[in-house]
Amino acid sequence: MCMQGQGHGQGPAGGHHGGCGCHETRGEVGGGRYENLVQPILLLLLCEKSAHGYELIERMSGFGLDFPVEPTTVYRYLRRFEEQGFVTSHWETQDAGPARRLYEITPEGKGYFKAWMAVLRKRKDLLDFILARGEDAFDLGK
Amino acid sequence: MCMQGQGHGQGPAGGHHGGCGCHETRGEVGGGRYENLVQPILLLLLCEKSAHGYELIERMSGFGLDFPVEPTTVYRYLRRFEEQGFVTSHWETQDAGPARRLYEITPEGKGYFKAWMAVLRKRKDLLDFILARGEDAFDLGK
DNA sequence: CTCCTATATGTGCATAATGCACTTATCATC
DNA sequence: GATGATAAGTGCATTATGCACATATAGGAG
Repeated sequence: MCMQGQGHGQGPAGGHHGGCGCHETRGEVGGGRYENLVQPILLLLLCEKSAHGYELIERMSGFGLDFPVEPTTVYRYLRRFEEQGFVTSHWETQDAGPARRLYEITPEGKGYFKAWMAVLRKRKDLLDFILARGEDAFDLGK
Repeated sequence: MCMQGQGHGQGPAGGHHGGCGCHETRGEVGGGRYENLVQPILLLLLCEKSAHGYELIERMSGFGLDFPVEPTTVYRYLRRFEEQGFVTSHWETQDAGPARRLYEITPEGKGYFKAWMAVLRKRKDLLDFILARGEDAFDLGK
């Protein structure tokens, strides 16, 4: 099941704005992107279990994300992680199908993921703060 | 007008990761950026109260953000918002000091902010999911 | 055998968000 | 008249990511 073209829900995103000289990616509020979340997601998946790129893409697709996972981005980060020593890889050819590169996370990679978790916690706190304040703004004003 | 040109804490951000051929912005995990949060924050602040750019920068600085607010980014978005009809502006010259552009949010701008809030809620849910799963990964494995 | 599809991995270019270095201008004060 | 805070901007660089394509293997349909 190729995830390539499945229409990522989205649609015109309910409340669209007025006369718009849109700058957002593909005209969606929020830009319709992972906001620098691909890295930590990949590290998480690799912490859970060693895997090759294609499998990671499939596992990511099950995350309940509302836009498709770009294979390009995944393969790109895997190679970068290897350069940085966060993963190691070796080719697997025994099984049927084209050769695949099996990635395993290293202790450094786990440390890096831990650092990412701290960042994500902060980011979540900021989001909570904005969301709470945003709801206040709508209760009062409007 | 409040000012306190407080120097946003910052520091060199201690924790650095292993042997690294860093690609992250300024070498920080997470990239040390707002992850597309500048727009909703500005909209929120403008929902709360009309203001000029410089004041918005100061108000943003009080958000507990761990990296400084770029004036460039703020002014840029304000102008873009105006192009898109999310805010209106007019010059204020009566007060002392250089002329300032007073921005007010429009109904379209409020609708846009509402759409952003929905995006942020999803983003927060995803973060919660990743964080929970990440903690599991560390409980079990490691 | 040939074409189609799924599995796998990749390259190259484009765009959007943002950082960073500088510039301009007003006014108050030393 | 230099300095510093207030205000608003320009121009270029970097980073993350999207998107269009390119390649290769293997199994099945015809």
